[in-house]
Amino acid sequence: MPPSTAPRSWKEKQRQEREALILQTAEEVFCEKGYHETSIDEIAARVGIAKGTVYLHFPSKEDLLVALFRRDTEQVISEVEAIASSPGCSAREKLEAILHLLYGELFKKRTRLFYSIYNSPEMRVLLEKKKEMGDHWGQLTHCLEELLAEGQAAGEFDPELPTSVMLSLFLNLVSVRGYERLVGQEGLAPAEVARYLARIYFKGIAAEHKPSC
Amino acid sequence: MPPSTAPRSWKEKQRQEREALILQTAEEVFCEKGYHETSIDEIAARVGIAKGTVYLHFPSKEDLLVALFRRDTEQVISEVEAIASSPGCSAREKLEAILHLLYGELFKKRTRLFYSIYNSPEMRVLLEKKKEMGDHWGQLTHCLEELLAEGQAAGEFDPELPTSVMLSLFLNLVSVRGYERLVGQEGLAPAEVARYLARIYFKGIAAEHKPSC
Amino acid sequence: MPPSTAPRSWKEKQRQEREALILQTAEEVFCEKGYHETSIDEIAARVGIAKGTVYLHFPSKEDLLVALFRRDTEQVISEVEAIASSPGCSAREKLEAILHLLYGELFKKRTRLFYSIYNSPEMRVLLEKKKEMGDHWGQLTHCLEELLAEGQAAGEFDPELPTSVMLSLFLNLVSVRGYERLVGQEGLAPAEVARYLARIYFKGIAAEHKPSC
Amino acid sequence: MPPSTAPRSWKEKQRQEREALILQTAEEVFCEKGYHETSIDEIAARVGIAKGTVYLHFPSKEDLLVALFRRDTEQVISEVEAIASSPGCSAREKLEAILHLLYGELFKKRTRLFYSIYNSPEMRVLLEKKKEMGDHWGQLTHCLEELLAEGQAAGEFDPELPTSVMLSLFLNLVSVRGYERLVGQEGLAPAEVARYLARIYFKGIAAEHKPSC
DNA sequence: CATGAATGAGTGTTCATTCAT
DNA sequence: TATGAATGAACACTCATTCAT
Repeated sequence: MPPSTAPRSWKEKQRQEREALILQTAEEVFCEKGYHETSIDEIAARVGIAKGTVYLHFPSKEDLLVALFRRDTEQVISEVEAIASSPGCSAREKLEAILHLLYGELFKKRTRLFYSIYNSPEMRVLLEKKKEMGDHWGQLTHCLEELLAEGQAAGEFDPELPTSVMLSLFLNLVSVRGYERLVGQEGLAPAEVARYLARIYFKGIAAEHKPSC
Repeated sequence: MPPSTAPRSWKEKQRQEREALILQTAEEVFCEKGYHETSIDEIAARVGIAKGTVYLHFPSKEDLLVALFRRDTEQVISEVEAIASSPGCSAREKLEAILHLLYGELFKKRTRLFYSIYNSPEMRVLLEKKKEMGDHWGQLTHCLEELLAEGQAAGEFDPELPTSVMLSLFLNLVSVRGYERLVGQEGLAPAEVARYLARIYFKGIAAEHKPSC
Repeated sequence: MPPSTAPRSWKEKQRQEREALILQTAEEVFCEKGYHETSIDEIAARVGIAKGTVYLHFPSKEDLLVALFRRDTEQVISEVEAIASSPGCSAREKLEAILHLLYGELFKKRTRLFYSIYNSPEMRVLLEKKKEMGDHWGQLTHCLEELLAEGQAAGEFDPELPTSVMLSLFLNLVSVRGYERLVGQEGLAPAEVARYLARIYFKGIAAEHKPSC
Repeated sequence: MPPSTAPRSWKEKQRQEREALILQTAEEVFCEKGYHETSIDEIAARVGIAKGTVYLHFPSKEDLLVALFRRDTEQVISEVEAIASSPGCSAREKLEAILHLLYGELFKKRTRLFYSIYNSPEMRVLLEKKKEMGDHWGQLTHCLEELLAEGQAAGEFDPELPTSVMLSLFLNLVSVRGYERLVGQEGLAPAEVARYLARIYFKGIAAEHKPSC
């Protein structure tokens, strides 16, 4: 019975749970209404806490967004890197797995805001202040770029295509708009959509004359 | 000599020119700073008119955005429809022309905000209030969808791919993020990027054994 | 009938009157409640305008205080310098006139806040941000110091006393606390108090054995 | 061996020491930053206790200030009264001793805030709520006033001067502003300044033709 | 008793919108 | 019609105070 660690860890646990709850709620409201249309008051109200409590966890609304971005990016990056470093798979297989990851269950939950951020000039302004966010994102794109280059080197992908173009298009395979249209309105399954997109994309970037033949 | 129409039409012309100028300026500022970070004051100042004058043309900031959206959509739609109805071209050729249109010069000027709008939850909220905007956009997508279906029917495109998926990806070929990265940072020419994207896309959606062999 | 200058000057006049009114009111409330206990809301309410209107004239609460300080300091300085440069008077006569000025009618109106500012650590913090304010004050003290030195040189004042000590005490002859006690509570006339203070002060700093005798 | 009083008195001692420490610290911070710019958090942090603990000793921030005021006033009053009742000294000698007391070491530590309080409207508002404080101060001024009257009666001081004016000026000999300027910036020794001030003051209020004549 | 997380009223500031001139 | 001063609702953020642990 450690009298000092137990309470501390309990308090700490409480604290972290609350922080996660704030983040989760903030993400929901940000996604629903957008960053500027969301007030700290509303986030607090939805969590069921007082406004001031939010500020015990995040020093400003902006930092709340940054924390959210970090949480999601780290989550995604670690999963993506796990896939990227899995042995015995071709670059294409890895990228396809990543696409499914991004488009699949995860998407619904964590990447909506995340994608919106980079597409919106609203956010660019904010992001320029917080260099770290750009760095995180850079980590992800760097990882993808290497896979693409690897695939080109291995003769899987068309070597004439600039890697940056392939990367850009790969990132655009996933989009909030597309998701909502295809999954939300048309009723397609995320995995199905991902499969189609992969099919088009990888066929599109495939090397001209596959090895033999 | 209609003493009332002549001056009225001159006044009217002045009025329309001013309105166009406001729209143009608003678009620039919105693109630079985002909708919420832009104040009516700044738009008016850049145009060189008083804040109140903006309200003589647009009843609210929101309506200014809607008008902007309409202007751009109509512009794009008319150009796209012109291409779509040009005779003697295959669906692929038409779509490729449209892609170049979207990615080319036009993009820099008119479609930045426009694309951001649909990717950002910030804007979705605003736009849901104005049903008409969805209609405009629907007109465009419908037009593209028909071209894609036409291509499938003609055996140009893989008939197994859902048209909606092809459409979604086609729309995603163009993105602000991608444009900035490839054209702005990497220094590629817009037309070059568009060519690469078209190459990947159309190869990706091509029918399996085209000619018959 | 100048159609362009008249309206401008009228507007401008309105504006300046309003600004003066805000300053006046702010001074009253600051004096009554102190800087921190005063809200912009209250100032606006007392003036009878909306809160936002205050911000059309002063960019922040702090700047409102600075403007107030400037207004009063400039007023005082110009009057003090007028006295200091009046010909044919001894240093003592000039300083005595200044003392009467500070203690007299002016005091009631303009210098209350002003004196409080320098005595309060609350304000020191603010003042450090706005160097200009210190400069203004320095102008005043410099002027007084010269008069004191002049008096010493002329054999009017005890040359053994450090000028800085004489200056410091001269400034302390006037005090909010003293004013309130003597004039407010005891019912003495300001001019009478000033006369007594001058009598004590100038006798206290007088040169030991005046010339002859 | 009273098992309840002994630990209680020990606890009580602890408690009082802590209370004194809080007061001391509060005074320092109040002097540095001013009352409003100081947060309970900072005081607690400097003492090394939790914020809530401060509230076990003082029911509010305001009461903390009042307690501080009381502590300092009582301290000063007791010392001043000790001087005032010391036998065999003239009124002037006593007042001179008091002046040195106020200006000397003590000043640096205990009277800064104390003087600011009466000069600042910020504080007047607060202190008017606590009548007792005025009483304390009244005790001190009463004591000084008696010494001045005593000196007048003894023929030391000019009998034509209103005692209240002499009192007011005596209180103003000491000032935060003056102290900082003369001791802090000019580098004069506090005792030296006090000597100069005494010299001026007592010469200024001296009876016309003292001993002989 | 001591703690410090939680509270929520209060405040400075912004800015879309209105309207008298 | 064009103006821009005036408005006031909205919001981020602070901090004295409370209270469950």
